[in-house]
Amino acid sequence: MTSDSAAPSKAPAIARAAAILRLLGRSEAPLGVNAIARELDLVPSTCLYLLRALAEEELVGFDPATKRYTLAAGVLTLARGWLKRDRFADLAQPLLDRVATEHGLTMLGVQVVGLQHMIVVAKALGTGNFQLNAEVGSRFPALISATGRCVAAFGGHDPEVLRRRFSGLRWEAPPTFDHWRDEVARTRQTGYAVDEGNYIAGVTVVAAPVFRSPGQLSHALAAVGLGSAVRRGGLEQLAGAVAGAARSLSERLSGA
Amino acid sequence: MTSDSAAPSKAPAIARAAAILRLLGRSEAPLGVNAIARELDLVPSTCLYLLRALAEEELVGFDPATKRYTLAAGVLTLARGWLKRDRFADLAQPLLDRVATEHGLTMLGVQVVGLQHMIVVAKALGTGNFQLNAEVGSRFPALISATGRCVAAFGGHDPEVLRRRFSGLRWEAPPTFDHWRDEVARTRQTGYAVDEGNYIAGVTVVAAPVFRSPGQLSHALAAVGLGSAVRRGGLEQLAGAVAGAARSLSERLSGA
DNA sequence: CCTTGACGTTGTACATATAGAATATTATTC
DNA sequence: GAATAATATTCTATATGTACAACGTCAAGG
Repeated sequence: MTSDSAAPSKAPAIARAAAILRLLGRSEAPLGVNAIARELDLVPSTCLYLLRALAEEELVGFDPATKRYTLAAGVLTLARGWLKRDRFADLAQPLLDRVATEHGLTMLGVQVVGLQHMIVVAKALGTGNFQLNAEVGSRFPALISATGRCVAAFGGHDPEVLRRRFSGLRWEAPPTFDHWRDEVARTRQTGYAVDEGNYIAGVTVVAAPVFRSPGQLSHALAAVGLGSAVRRGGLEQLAGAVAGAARSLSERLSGA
Repeated sequence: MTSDSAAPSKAPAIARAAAILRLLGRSEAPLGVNAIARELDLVPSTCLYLLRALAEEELVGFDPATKRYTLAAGVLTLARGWLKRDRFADLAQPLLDRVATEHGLTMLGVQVVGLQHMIVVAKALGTGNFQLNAEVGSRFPALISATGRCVAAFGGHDPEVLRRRFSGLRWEAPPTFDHWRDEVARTRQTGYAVDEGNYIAGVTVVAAPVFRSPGQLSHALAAVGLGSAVRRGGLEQLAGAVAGAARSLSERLSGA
Protein backbone atom coordinates (compact mmCIF):
# COMPACT_ATOMS: atom_id res chain seq x y z
CA MET A 1 0.00 0.00 0.00
CA THR A 2 2.58 2.55 1.00
CA SER A 3 5.12 0.82 -1.15
CA ASP A 4 7.72 2.47 -3.26
CA SER A 5 6.25 0.49 -6.09
CA ALA A 6 5.18 1.71 -9.49
CA ALA A 7 1.46 1.95 -8.71
CA PRO A 8 0.72 5.43 -10.02
CA SER A 9 -1.48 7.47 -7.78
CA LYS A 10 -4.94 8.24 -9.05
CA ALA A 11 -4.71 11.69 -7.51
CA PRO A 12 -1.17 13.00 -8.04
CA ALA A 13 -2.27 16.52 -7.25
CA ILE A 14 -2.46 15.44 -3.61
CA ALA A 15 1.12 14.26 -3.48
CA ARG A 16 2.29 17.43 -5.15
CA ALA A 17 0.26 19.61 -2.82
CA ALA A 18 1.61 17.77 0.20
CA ALA A 19 5.13 18.22 -1.12
CA ILE A 20 4.50 21.94 -1.53
CA LEU A 21 3.18 22.22 2.02
CA ARG A 22 6.15 20.36 3.43
CA LEU A 23 8.56 22.44 1.40
CA LEU A 24 6.97 25.64 2.65
CA GLY A 25 7.03 24.21 6.16
CA ARG A 26 10.72 23.54 6.02
CA SER A 27 11.65 26.74 4.24
CA GLU A 28 12.87 29.62 6.33
CA ALA A 29 11.59 32.30 4.00
CA PRO A 30 8.53 32.70 1.76
CA LEU A 31 8.97 31.19 -1.70
CA GLY A 32 7.88 32.17 -5.20
CA VAL A 33 6.14 29.95 -7.72
CA ASN A 34 9.23 29.19 -9.75
CA ALA A 35 11.42 28.47 -6.77
CA ILE A 36 8.89 25.93 -5.56
CA ALA A 37 8.42 24.41 -8.98
CA ARG A 38 12.16 24.07 -9.48
CA GLU A 39 12.73 22.49 -6.10
CA LEU A 40 9.96 19.94 -6.55
CA ASP A 41 10.37 19.34 -10.29
CA LEU A 42 6.96 20.72 -11.09
CA VAL A 43 5.83 22.69 -14.08
CA PRO A 44 5.40 26.32 -13.01
CA SER A 45 1.85 26.59 -14.27
CA THR A 46 0.75 23.47 -12.43
CA CYS A 47 2.53 24.68 -9.36
CA LEU A 48 0.70 27.99 -9.61
CA TYR A 49 -2.69 26.31 -9.83
CA LEU A 50 -1.93 24.12 -6.86
CA LEU A 51 -0.78 27.09 -4.83
CA ARG A 52 -3.91 29.02 -5.66
CA ALA A 53 -6.09 26.09 -4.66
CA LEU A 54 -4.15 25.69 -1.42
CA ALA A 55 -4.45 29.39 -0.75
CA GLU A 56 -8.19 29.16 -1.29
CA GLU A 57 -8.25 26.49 1.40
CA GLU A 58 -6.22 28.72 3.69
CA LEU A 59 -3.42 26.22 3.89
CA VAL A 60 -0.94 28.56 2.25
CA GLY A 61 -0.72 32.30 2.49
CA PHE A 62 0.02 34.60 -0.42
CA ASP A 63 1.53 38.04 -0.22
CA PRO A 64 0.29 39.93 -3.30
CA ALA A 65 3.03 42.50 -2.87
CA THR A 66 5.97 40.11 -3.00
CA LYS A 67 4.15 37.24 -4.77
CA ARG A 68 5.59 34.86 -2.26
CA TYR A 69 3.88 31.93 -0.63
CA THR A 70 4.06 30.64 2.94
CA LEU A 71 2.27 28.14 5.09
CA ALA A 72 -0.92 29.57 6.55
CA ALA A 73 -2.72 29.00 9.80
CA GLY A 74 -5.15 26.54 8.25
CA VAL A 75 -2.68 23.79 9.03
CA LEU A 76 -3.24 24.59 12.69
CA THR A 77 -6.90 23.71 12.33
CA LEU A 78 -5.99 20.31 10.98
CA ALA A 79 -3.46 19.70 13.71
CA ARG A 80 -6.00 20.63 16.33
CA GLY A 81 -8.43 18.12 14.88
CA TRP A 82 -5.81 15.45 15.19
CA LEU A 83 -4.79 16.37 18.71
CA LYS A 84 -8.39 16.37 19.86
CA ARG A 85 -8.83 12.70 19.16
CA ASP A 86 -5.36 11.38 19.89
CA ARG A 87 -5.32 9.51 23.15
CA PHE A 88 -1.72 8.38 22.87
CA ALA A 89 -0.13 11.74 23.62
CA ASP A 90 -2.30 12.24 26.70
CA LEU A 91 -1.66 8.79 28.06
CA ALA A 92 2.02 8.79 27.20
CA GLN A 93 2.96 12.18 28.61
CA PRO A 94 3.08 11.25 32.32
CA LEU A 95 5.04 8.09 31.56
CA LEU A 96 7.49 10.02 29.40
CA ASP A 97 7.89 12.64 32.12
CA ARG A 98 8.58 10.02 34.76
CA VAL A 99 11.19 8.10 32.81
CA ALA A 100 12.77 11.34 31.60
CA THR A 101 13.29 12.69 35.11
CA GLU A 102 14.28 9.38 36.69
CA HIS A 103 16.91 8.65 34.07
CA GLY A 104 17.75 12.22 33.10
CA LEU A 105 17.21 11.59 29.41
CA THR A 106 14.97 12.96 26.70
CA MET A 107 11.97 10.74 26.01
CA LEU A 108 10.02 10.73 22.78
CA GLY A 109 6.67 9.25 21.85
CA VAL A 110 6.48 8.55 18.13
CA GLN A 111 3.64 7.44 15.90
CA VAL A 112 4.34 4.88 13.22
CA VAL A 113 2.66 5.65 9.91
CA GLY A 114 3.12 2.85 7.41
CA LEU A 115 6.66 2.03 6.40
CA GLN A 116 7.63 5.52 5.41
CA HIS A 117 8.07 7.62 8.48
CA MET A 118 7.51 7.90 12.14
CA ILE A 119 6.47 11.21 13.62
CA VAL A 120 7.28 12.61 17.05
CA VAL A 121 3.96 13.30 18.79
CA ALA A 122 5.05 13.72 22.40
CA LYS A 123 8.26 14.49 24.23
CA ALA A 124 9.70 15.04 27.67
CA LEU A 125 13.09 16.64 28.09
CA GLY A 126 15.57 15.25 30.55
CA THR A 127 17.07 17.06 33.48
CA GLY A 128 20.77 17.16 32.71
CA ASN A 129 22.77 20.20 31.70
CA PHE A 130 22.90 19.10 28.11
CA GLN A 131 19.88 17.48 26.56
CA LEU A 132 19.10 16.24 23.12
CA ASN A 133 15.93 17.65 21.70
CA ALA A 134 13.50 16.82 18.90
CA GLU A 135 10.44 18.83 18.08
CA VAL A 136 6.96 17.43 18.05
CA GLY A 137 6.07 16.96 14.40
CA SER A 138 9.55 15.90 13.30
CA ARG A 139 9.67 12.98 10.90
CA PHE A 140 12.17 10.18 10.77
CA PRO A 141 12.45 7.22 8.40
CA ALA A 142 10.32 4.42 9.80
CA LEU A 143 13.14 1.87 10.00
CA ILE A 144 15.91 4.05 11.38
CA SER A 145 17.57 3.77 14.75
CA ALA A 146 16.15 1.84 17.70
CA THR A 147 12.54 2.72 16.96
CA GLY A 148 13.08 1.42 13.44
CA ARG A 149 14.19 -1.93 14.83
CA CYS A 150 10.91 -2.05 16.74
CA VAL A 151 8.98 -1.34 13.56
CA ALA A 152 10.90 -4.06 11.77
CA ALA A 153 10.37 -6.51 14.60
CA PHE A 154 6.70 -5.93 15.30
CA GLY A 155 5.26 -4.15 12.27
CA GLY A 156 4.31 -7.37 10.51
CA HIS A 157 6.06 -6.37 7.31
CA ASP A 158 7.36 -8.59 4.52
CA PRO A 159 11.08 -9.35 5.15
CA GLU A 160 11.84 -8.72 1.51
CA VAL A 161 10.28 -5.27 1.70
CA LEU A 162 12.25 -4.58 4.85
CA ARG A 163 15.47 -5.50 3.08
CA ARG A 164 14.74 -3.14 0.23
CA ARG A 165 13.84 -0.30 2.53
CA PHE A 166 16.83 -0.94 4.76
CA SER A 167 19.14 -0.33 1.84
CA GLY A 168 17.73 3.15 1.43
CA LEU A 169 18.41 4.27 5.00
CA ARG A 170 21.09 6.78 5.88
CA TRP A 171 22.98 6.09 9.09
CA GLU A 172 26.12 7.77 10.35
CA ALA A 173 27.55 4.34 11.18
CA PRO A 174 25.44 1.88 9.18
CA PRO A 175 25.14 -1.66 10.50
CA THR A 176 25.29 -4.47 7.96
CA PHE A 177 21.94 -5.91 7.01
CA ASP A 178 22.74 -9.25 8.63
CA HIS A 179 23.77 -7.62 11.85
CA TRP A 180 20.68 -5.43 11.82
CA ARG A 181 18.44 -8.43 11.17
CA ASP A 182 19.93 -10.21 14.17
CA GLU A 183 19.27 -7.18 16.35
CA VAL A 184 15.71 -7.04 15.07
CA ALA A 185 15.29 -10.72 15.99
CA ARG A 186 16.62 -9.99 19.46
CA THR A 187 14.22 -7.09 19.77
CA ARG A 188 11.38 -9.42 18.95
CA GLN A 189 12.37 -11.53 21.95
CA THR A 190 13.31 -8.89 24.51
CA GLY A 191 10.65 -6.34 23.64
CA TYR A 192 13.02 -3.43 23.23
CA ALA A 193 15.70 -2.20 20.85
CA VAL A 194 18.97 -0.34 21.26
CA ASP A 195 20.87 1.83 18.82
CA GLU A 196 24.34 2.76 20.01
CA GLY A 197 25.64 5.41 17.68
CA ASN A 198 24.47 3.80 14.46
CA TYR A 199 21.98 6.47 13.51
CA ILE A 200 23.82 9.40 15.01
CA ALA A 201 27.36 9.01 16.26
CA GLY A 202 27.63 9.30 20.02
CA VAL A 203 23.89 9.09 20.57
CA THR A 204 22.25 6.05 22.12
CA VAL A 205 18.57 5.37 21.55
CA VAL A 206 16.51 2.81 23.45
CA ALA A 207 13.03 2.10 22.11
CA ALA A 208 10.06 -0.14 22.82
CA PRO A 209 6.90 -0.78 20.79
CA VAL A 210 3.39 0.30 21.72
CA PHE A 211 0.39 -1.59 20.36
CA ARG A 212 -3.04 -0.09 19.90
CA SER A 213 -4.46 -3.59 19.94
CA PRO A 214 -2.70 -6.94 20.36
CA GLY A 215 -0.26 -7.34 17.50
CA GLN A 216 -1.12 -3.95 15.97
CA LEU A 217 1.95 -1.73 16.27
CA SER A 218 0.99 1.92 16.32
CA HIS A 219 3.57 3.86 18.30
CA ALA A 220 6.90 3.56 20.05
CA LEU A 221 8.58 5.10 23.03
CA ALA A 222 12.21 6.12 22.74
CA ALA A 223 14.83 7.32 25.18
CA VAL A 224 17.59 9.33 23.56
CA GLY A 225 20.81 10.48 25.18
CA LEU A 226 24.50 10.79 24.73
CA GLY A 227 26.08 7.35 24.76
CA SER A 228 28.25 8.10 27.74
CA ALA A 229 25.33 9.35 29.81
CA VAL A 230 23.22 6.30 29.02
CA ARG A 231 25.99 3.88 29.95
CA ARG A 232 26.58 5.71 33.19
CA GLY A 233 22.94 5.37 34.16
CA GLY A 234 22.80 1.71 33.22
CA LEU A 235 21.49 0.66 29.84
CA GLU A 236 19.69 -2.41 31.14
CA GLN A 237 17.78 -0.46 33.71
CA LEU A 238 16.78 2.15 31.16
CA ALA A 239 15.64 -0.51 28.72
CA GLY A 240 13.51 -2.05 31.44
CA ALA A 241 11.90 1.28 32.24
CA VAL A 242 11.17 2.10 28.60
CA ALA A 243 9.80 -1.36 27.85
CA GLY A 244 7.70 -1.26 31.01
CA ALA A 245 6.20 2.10 30.11
CA ALA A 246 5.47 0.89 26.60
CA ARG A 247 3.74 -2.24 27.90
CA SER A 248 1.65 -0.20 30.29
CA LEU A 249 0.65 2.13 27.47
CA SER A 250 -0.30 -0.73 25.18
CA GLU A 251 -2.62 -2.10 27.83
CA ARG A 252 -4.31 1.20 28.38
CA LEU A 253 -4.66 1.90 24.67
CA SER A 254 -6.25 -1.42 23.86
CA GLY A 255 -8.21 -1.40 27.09
CA ALA A 256 -10.42 1.68 27.04
CA MET B 1 -17.86 26.85 1.92
CA THR B 2 -14.94 27.78 -0.22
CA SER B 3 -15.79 30.83 -2.22
CA ASP B 4 -18.57 32.45 -4.13
CA SER B 5 -16.11 33.40 -6.83
CA ALA B 6 -17.10 32.12 -10.23
CA ALA B 7 -13.60 31.09 -11.24
CA PRO B 8 -13.54 27.29 -11.11
CA SER B 9 -10.42 25.98 -9.47
CA LYS B 10 -7.84 24.47 -11.73
CA ALA B 11 -7.06 21.89 -9.07
CA PRO B 12 -10.36 20.80 -7.50
CA ALA B 13 -8.70 17.77 -5.98
CA ILE B 14 -7.06 20.11 -3.50
CA ALA B 15 -10.33 21.58 -2.30
CA ARG B 16 -11.81 18.12 -1.96
CA ALA B 17 -8.78 16.82 -0.11
CA ALA B 18 -8.85 19.78 2.25
CA ALA B 19 -12.54 19.18 2.86
CA ILE B 20 -11.81 15.55 3.67
CA LEU B 21 -9.09 16.53 6.10
CA ARG B 22 -11.29 19.04 7.84
CA LEU B 23 -14.15 16.57 8.01
CA LEU B 24 -11.91 13.97 9.56
CA GLY B 25 -10.56 16.58 11.92
CA ARG B 26 -13.98 17.51 13.14
CA SER B 27 -15.30 13.97 13.29
CA GLU B 28 -15.23 12.23 16.63
CA ALA B 29 -14.87 8.75 15.19
CA PRO B 30 -13.04 7.25 12.19
CA LEU B 31 -15.06 7.37 8.98
CA GLY B 32 -15.49 5.04 6.00
CA VAL B 33 -15.23 5.95 2.34
CA ASN B 34 -18.94 6.19 1.73
CA ALA B 35 -19.69 8.15 4.84
CA ILE B 36 -17.13 10.74 3.78
CA ALA B 37 -18.32 10.79 0.20
CA ARG B 38 -21.92 11.27 1.27
CA GLU B 39 -21.12 14.03 3.68
CA LEU B 40 -19.06 15.98 1.15
CA ASP B 41 -21.10 15.15 -1.96
CA LEU B 42 -18.26 13.29 -3.57
CA VAL B 43 -18.35 10.25 -5.79
CA PRO B 44 -17.15 7.28 -3.69
CA SER B 45 -14.48 6.24 -6.15
CA THR B 46 -12.99 9.71 -6.30
CA CYS B 47 -13.17 9.90 -2.56
CA LEU B 48 -11.33 6.60 -2.30
CA TYR B 49 -8.54 7.74 -4.58
CA LEU B 50 -8.14 10.95 -2.63
CA LEU B 51 -8.03 9.08 0.65
CA ARG B 52 -5.40 6.73 -0.67
CA ALA B 53 -3.29 9.61 -1.88
CA LEU B 54 -3.67 11.36 1.47
CA ALA B 55 -2.76 8.17 3.30
CA GLU B 56 0.34 7.84 1.15
CA GLU B 57 1.31 11.32 2.33
CA GLU B 58 0.69 10.32 5.94
CA LEU B 59 -1.98 12.95 6.33
CA VAL B 60 -4.70 10.39 6.94
CA GLY B 61 -4.44 7.05 8.65
CA PHE B 62 -6.16 3.90 7.45
CA ASP B 63 -7.12 0.93 9.56
CA PRO B 64 -7.18 -2.06 7.22
CA ALA B 65 -9.23 -4.04 9.71
CA THR B 66 -12.13 -1.62 9.96
CA LYS B 67 -11.50 0.19 6.65
CA ARG B 68 -11.92 3.44 8.44
CA TYR B 69 -9.96 6.62 7.94
CA THR B 70 -8.71 9.19 10.46
CA LEU B 71 -6.41 12.15 10.49
CA ALA B 72 -2.78 11.09 10.85
CA ALA B 73 0.17 12.69 12.54
CA GLY B 74 1.49 14.15 9.29
CA VAL B 75 -0.65 17.21 9.93
CA LEU B 76 1.50 17.83 13.00
CA THR B 77 4.55 18.17 10.79
CA LEU B 78 2.84 20.88 8.78
CA ALA B 79 1.68 22.70 11.88
CA ARG B 80 5.19 22.61 13.28
CA GLY B 81 6.53 24.14 10.10
CA TRP B 82 4.04 26.94 10.44
CA LEU B 83 4.73 27.54 14.12
CA LYS B 84 8.45 27.65 13.49
CA ARG B 85 8.21 30.71 11.33
CA ASP B 86 5.31 32.53 12.91
CA ARG B 87 6.48 35.52 14.90
CA PHE B 88 3.03 36.78 15.74
CA ALA B 89 2.22 34.15 18.36
CA ASP B 90 5.53 34.67 20.14
CA LEU B 91 5.22 38.44 20.17
CA ALA B 92 1.54 38.44 21.03
CA GLN B 93 1.58 35.97 23.91
CA PRO B 94 2.98 38.28 26.62
CA LEU B 95 0.61 41.05 25.60
CA LEU B 96 -2.35 38.67 25.64
CA ASP B 97 -1.31 37.39 29.04
CA ARG B 98 -1.05 40.86 30.47
CA VAL B 99 -4.40 42.12 29.24
CA ALA B 100 -6.06 38.84 30.20
CA THR B 101 -4.91 39.01 33.80
CA GLU B 102 -5.39 42.75 34.21
CA HIS B 103 -8.95 42.64 32.91
CA GLY B 104 -9.82 39.08 33.87
CA LEU B 105 -10.96 38.17 30.37
CA THR B 106 -9.98 35.67 27.75
CA MET B 107 -7.75 37.13 25.05
CA LEU B 108 -7.38 35.71 21.57
CA GLY B 109 -4.88 36.38 18.82
CA VAL B 110 -6.35 35.56 15.43
CA GLN B 111 -4.85 35.45 11.97
CA VAL B 112 -6.85 36.84 9.09
CA VAL B 113 -6.68 34.70 5.97
CA GLY B 114 -8.41 36.38 3.07
CA LEU B 115 -12.11 37.05 3.39
CA GLN B 116 -13.08 33.55 4.35
CA HIS B 117 -11.98 32.84 7.87
CA MET B 118 -9.89 33.95 10.73
CA ILE B 119 -8.05 31.39 12.78
CA VAL B 120 -7.19 31.49 16.46
CA VAL B 121 -3.41 31.23 16.73
CA ALA B 122 -2.79 32.33 20.32
CA LYS B 123 -4.84 32.66 23.47
CA ALA B 124 -4.62 33.63 27.10
CA LEU B 125 -7.36 32.65 29.52
CA GLY B 126 -8.65 35.12 32.04
CA THR B 127 -8.62 34.71 35.77
CA GLY B 128 -12.27 34.66 36.75
CA ASN B 129 -14.23 31.69 37.96
CA PHE B 130 -15.98 31.28 34.63
CA GLN B 131 -14.04 31.86 31.46
CA LEU B 132 -14.92 31.62 27.83
CA ASN B 133 -12.55 29.48 25.86
CA ALA B 134 -11.63 28.93 22.24
CA GLU B 135 -9.04 26.48 21.05
CA VAL B 136 -6.04 27.44 19.01
CA GLY B 137 -6.84 26.36 15.47
CA SER B 138 -10.55 27.23 15.65
CA ARG B 139 -11.93 28.99 12.61
CA PHE B 140 -14.49 31.75 12.47
CA PRO B 141 -16.00 33.58 9.50
CA ALA B 142 -13.76 36.50 8.64
CA LEU B 143 -16.41 39.18 9.00
CA ILE B 144 -18.13 37.97 12.15
CA SER B 145 -18.20 39.69 15.52
CA ALA B 146 -15.83 42.46 16.58
CA THR B 147 -12.84 41.03 14.77
CA GLY B 148 -14.94 40.91 11.63
CA ARG B 149 -15.63 44.62 11.93
CA CYS B 150 -11.87 45.17 12.06
CA VAL B 151 -11.43 43.09 8.91
CA ALA B 152 -14.15 45.07 7.18
CA ALA B 153 -12.67 48.37 8.34
CA PHE B 154 -9.03 47.76 7.58
CA GLY B 155 -8.87 44.82 5.17
CA GLY B 156 -9.06 47.00 2.08
CA HIS B 157 -11.89 45.00 0.58
CA ASP B 158 -14.43 46.10 -1.99
CA PRO B 159 -17.59 47.41 -0.21
CA GLU B 160 -19.78 45.46 -2.61
CA VAL B 161 -17.98 42.22 -1.76
CA LEU B 162 -18.36 43.01 1.91
CA ARG B 163 -22.08 43.47 1.48
CA ARG B 164 -22.44 40.11 -0.26
CA ARG B 165 -20.41 38.33 2.37
CA PHE B 166 -22.20 40.07 5.18
CA SER B 167 -25.48 38.58 4.03
CA GLY B 168 -24.06 35.07 4.47
CA LEU B 169 -23.07 35.51 8.10
CA ARG B 170 -24.89 33.81 10.93
CA TRP B 171 -25.31 35.88 14.07
CA GLU B 172 -27.45 35.11 17.07
CA ALA B 173 -28.67 38.72 17.03
CA PRO B 174 -27.84 40.00 13.54
CA PRO B 175 -27.31 43.73 13.11
CA THR B 176 -28.76 45.35 10.02
CA PHE B 177 -26.27 45.98 7.26
CA ASP B 178 -26.58 49.74 7.60
CA HIS B 179 -25.99 49.61 11.32
CA TRP B 180 -23.06 47.30 10.84
CA ARG B 181 -21.57 49.57 8.19
CA ASP B 182 -21.79 52.50 10.57
CA GLU B 183 -20.01 50.52 13.25
CA VAL B 184 -17.34 49.57 10.76
CA ALA B 185 -16.89 53.25 9.89
CA ARG B 186 -16.55 54.06 13.57
CA THR B 187 -14.01 51.29 13.95
CA ARG B 188 -11.98 52.83 11.16
CA GLN B 189 -11.78 56.02 13.21
CA THR B 190 -11.33 54.69 16.74
CA GLY B 191 -9.08 51.76 15.89
CA TYR B 192 -11.14 49.18 17.71
CA ALA B 193 -14.45 47.34 17.36
CA VAL B 194 -17.06 46.11 19.83
CA ASP B 195 -19.62 43.34 19.46
CA GLU B 196 -22.14 43.30 22.28
CA GLY B 197 -24.08 40.10 21.96
CA ASN B 198 -24.53 40.19 18.20
CA TYR B 199 -22.47 37.16 17.40
CA ILE B 200 -23.24 35.21 20.56
CA ALA B 201 -25.91 36.40 22.92
CA GLY B 202 -24.54 37.63 26.23
CA VAL B 203 -20.96 37.67 25.01
CA THR B 204 -19.09 40.90 24.39
CA VAL B 205 -16.06 40.96 22.12
CA VAL B 206 -13.63 43.85 21.79
CA ALA B 207 -11.11 43.64 18.95
CA ALA B 208 -8.35 45.70 17.39
CA PRO B 209 -6.42 45.20 14.16
CA VAL B 210 -2.77 44.23 13.84
CA PHE B 211 -0.81 45.16 10.73
CA ARG B 212 2.22 43.29 9.47
CA SER B 213 3.19 46.39 7.55
CA PRO B 214 1.51 49.79 7.32
CA GLY B 215 -1.94 49.27 5.88
CA GLN B 216 -1.52 45.49 5.58
CA LEU B 217 -3.97 43.86 7.99
CA SER B 218 -2.76 40.44 9.04
CA HIS B 219 -4.07 39.66 12.52
CA ALA B 220 -6.35 40.93 15.22
CA LEU B 221 -6.46 40.84 18.99
CA ALA B 222 -9.77 40.13 20.68
CA ALA B 223 -10.99 40.21 24.25
CA VAL B 224 -14.00 38.01 24.87
CA GLY B 225 -16.09 37.87 28.01
CA LEU B 226 -19.60 37.79 29.34
CA GLY B 227 -21.27 41.11 28.68
CA SER B 228 -21.93 41.78 32.34
CA ALA B 229 -18.30 41.17 33.29
CA VAL B 230 -17.01 43.44 30.54
CA ARG B 231 -19.32 46.28 31.52
CA ARG B 232 -18.33 45.94 35.14
CA GLY B 233 -14.64 46.28 34.25
CA GLY B 234 -15.25 49.24 31.98
CA LEU B 235 -15.58 48.79 28.26
CA GLU B 236 -13.67 51.94 27.38
CA GLN B 237 -10.68 50.94 29.44
CA LEU B 238 -10.66 47.48 27.95
CA ALA B 239 -10.88 48.85 24.42
CA GLY B 240 -7.94 51.11 25.14
CA ALA B 241 -5.87 48.21 26.41
CA VAL B 242 -6.70 45.98 23.44
CA ALA B 243 -6.07 48.73 20.91
CA GLY B 244 -2.83 49.66 22.64
CA ALA B 245 -1.57 46.10 22.59
CA ALA B 246 -2.52 45.79 18.92
CA ARG B 247 -0.66 48.97 18.04
CA SER B 248 2.40 47.85 19.90
CA LEU B 249 2.29 44.52 18.07
CA SER B 250 1.94 46.16 14.69
CA GLU B 251 5.03 48.25 15.34
CA ARG B 252 7.08 45.26 16.36
CA LEU B 253 5.87 43.16 13.44
CA SER B 254 6.69 45.72 10.82
CA GLY B 255 9.80 46.80 12.67
CA ALA B 256 12.05 43.75 12.86
C1' DC C 1 -27.80 -21.23 6.02
C1' DC C 2 -29.48 -18.18 2.82
C1' DT C 3 -30.92 -13.54 1.72
C1' DT C 4 -30.48 -8.78 1.82
C1' DG C 5 -28.47 -4.55 1.99
C1' DA C 6 -24.59 -1.60 2.37
C1' DC C 7 -19.97 -0.95 1.74
C1' DG C 8 -15.41 -0.91 -0.50
C1' DT C 9 -13.30 -1.58 -4.76
C1' DT C 10 -12.34 -1.91 -9.76
C1' DG C 11 -12.95 -1.02 -15.06
C1' DT C 12 -14.07 2.37 -18.79
C1' DA C 13 -15.72 6.71 -21.50
C1' DC C 14 -15.53 11.33 -21.05
C1' DA C 15 -14.66 15.80 -19.15
C1' DT C 16 -10.75 18.34 -17.53
C1' DA C 17 -6.38 19.20 -15.06
C1' DT C 18 -1.87 19.34 -16.62
C1' DA C 19 2.36 20.44 -19.56
C1' DG C 20 4.56 23.44 -22.49
C1' DA C 21 5.02 27.53 -25.04
C1' DA C 22 3.71 32.32 -25.35
C1' DT C 23 2.74 36.55 -23.06
C1' DA C 24 2.62 39.98 -19.35
C1' DT C 25 4.85 41.70 -15.40
C1' DT C 26 8.28 42.78 -12.27
C1' DA C 27 13.15 43.24 -10.80
C1' DT C 28 17.85 44.32 -12.10
C1' DT C 29 21.59 46.27 -14.57
C1' DC C 30 23.88 49.58 -17.24
C1' DG D 1 15.55 55.74 -18.00
C1' DA D 2 16.05 52.12 -21.27
C1' DA D 3 17.36 47.34 -21.77
C1' DT D 4 17.68 43.02 -20.01
C1' DA D 5 16.72 39.09 -17.32
C1' DA D 6 13.92 36.62 -14.42
C1' DT D 7 9.52 35.88 -12.77
C1' DA D 8 4.48 35.27 -12.67
C1' DT D 9 0.65 34.33 -15.46
C1' DT D 10 -2.41 33.08 -19.42
C1' DC D 11 -3.55 30.13 -23.29
C1' DT D 12 -4.40 25.79 -25.59
C1' DA D 13 -4.03 20.65 -26.93
C1' DT D 14 -3.82 16.37 -25.01
C1' DA D 15 -2.70 13.08 -21.60
C1' DT D 16 -5.18 11.78 -17.55
C1' DG D 17 -7.97 12.13 -13.41
C1' DT D 18 -12.80 11.73 -12.49
C1' DA D 19 -17.66 10.04 -12.59
C1' DC D 20 -20.67 6.37 -13.23
C1' DA D 21 -21.92 1.74 -13.18
C1' DA D 22 -20.80 -2.91 -12.40
C1' DC D 23 -18.49 -6.12 -9.41
C1' DG D 24 -16.91 -8.38 -5.24
C1' DT D 25 -17.23 -8.54 -0.20
C1' DC D 26 -18.86 -8.32 4.32
C1' DA D 27 -22.41 -8.04 8.21
C1' DA D 28 -26.90 -8.30 9.73
C1' DG D 29 -31.40 -10.37 9.81
C1' DG D 30 -34.77 -13.87 8.66
